[in-house]
Amino acid sequence: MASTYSQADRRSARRARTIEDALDAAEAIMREQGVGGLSMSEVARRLGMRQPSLYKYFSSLHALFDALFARGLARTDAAVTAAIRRRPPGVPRLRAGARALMRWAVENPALAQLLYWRPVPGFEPSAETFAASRDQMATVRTELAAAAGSGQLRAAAATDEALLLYTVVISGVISQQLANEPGASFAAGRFSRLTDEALDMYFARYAPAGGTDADPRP
Amino acid sequence: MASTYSQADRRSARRARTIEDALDAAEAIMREQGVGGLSMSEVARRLGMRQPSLYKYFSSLHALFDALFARGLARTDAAVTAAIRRRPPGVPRLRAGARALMRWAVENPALAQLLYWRPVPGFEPSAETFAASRDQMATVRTELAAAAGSGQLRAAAATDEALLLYTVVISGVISQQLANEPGASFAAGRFSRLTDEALDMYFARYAPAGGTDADPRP
DNA sequence: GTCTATATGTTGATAGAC
DNA sequence: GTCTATCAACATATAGAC
Repeated sequence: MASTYSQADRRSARRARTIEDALDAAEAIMREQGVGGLSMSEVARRLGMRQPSLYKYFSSLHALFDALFARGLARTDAAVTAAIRRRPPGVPRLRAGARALMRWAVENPALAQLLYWRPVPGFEPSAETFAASRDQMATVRTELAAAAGSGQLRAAAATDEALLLYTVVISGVISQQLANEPGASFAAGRFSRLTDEALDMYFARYAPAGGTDADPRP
Repeated sequence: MASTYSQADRRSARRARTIEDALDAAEAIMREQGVGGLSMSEVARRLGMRQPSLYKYFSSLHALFDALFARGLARTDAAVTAAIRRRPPGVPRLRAGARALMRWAVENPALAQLLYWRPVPGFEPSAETFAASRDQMATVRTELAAAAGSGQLRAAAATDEALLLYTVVISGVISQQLANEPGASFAAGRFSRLTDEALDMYFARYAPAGGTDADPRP
């Protein structure tokens, strides 16, 4: 039975790889032609496959978008997680996470638009995909609470207002950069270069009265 | 000759009205189906007109988008101008203008997406339309300089950084509100309700050291 | 899981009669 | 300026042979 098992294994591995290839192609298409330019036909074309065959992997165009949304979430999660690893809780993690997120968005504009704007009429991420999105928000909330609890920030940082303003600042930088200078790198972009200053502005609002050195910039 | 003149007058007035009707219809379509859902066919359909006839008014789909972009600029300009009228220069105008802009964006999501995001692949506003956009930025720059010159804000407010951060904050609120709660009113939206707090955050960054009462909230 | 064939729909844009 | 007619693409999705 060993050979049967390994054959099935190879089969599913091959299938998984085809799916990844399809998502790669889809990302490229969105990068080149905008999110609205994505189509099953074009993805199939780039895979050297007939369009109906692609339906064996994605049951509809919406399903393809959902897979891309999920991929975007996983990628941002990985980028943020890697960036905050071994950093102390609170402000340092919030700062590093925000920077990582902005860099990722500038370098992956296609997926970023899918995550941060609403470019596809009628498309909403599925329930489970959306749940993952909520988890990310919960992480931010936790770090804000840690910052408030440890005195790095005022108690007001552990509120909904602070959480929402955090997302406002991040999405503001990302939106302006992607809309006005789509091609620029994170280092060169007129808006993405202001990432640290934007975060300074945000954290200053919740800085403790005393003015400690709780928020050292790297 | 009087009757000829007035006939031509009526003709051009009628033409202008048809164009306005077409733009109204286009706005409605974008509101209902997203910016990408706009098509010449659907606009013509709603006007009770055959699709080829619409080409007498707009030479292409891109031309229609450009007219919509220009309309959006004119509308925001009118909203902002009305809001800052009779307000003293500097911070009061910056605050009132930003509020008016955010309110307008929430109430006109279709045009706002066209102005603040980049939802149409391959579409860029024409040179003259884009020039109007630059004019609006120049106005903000002027008010920031006025605020810095009169001591309402620190000298740092008269820099590119301050100008860009101003747009970051505004577009951040707008983007988050439109992407996450598309239907909500300005008063009810979780993000648009934070407009004043977001502006507080911004102006605090450029507040003079002394801490004057130069930034009274309405 | 791949293919061919096909149904069915949409679009942008042009030609030319009236 | 309006219409009919039409072209040429393009799309999503399904049926069914192999």
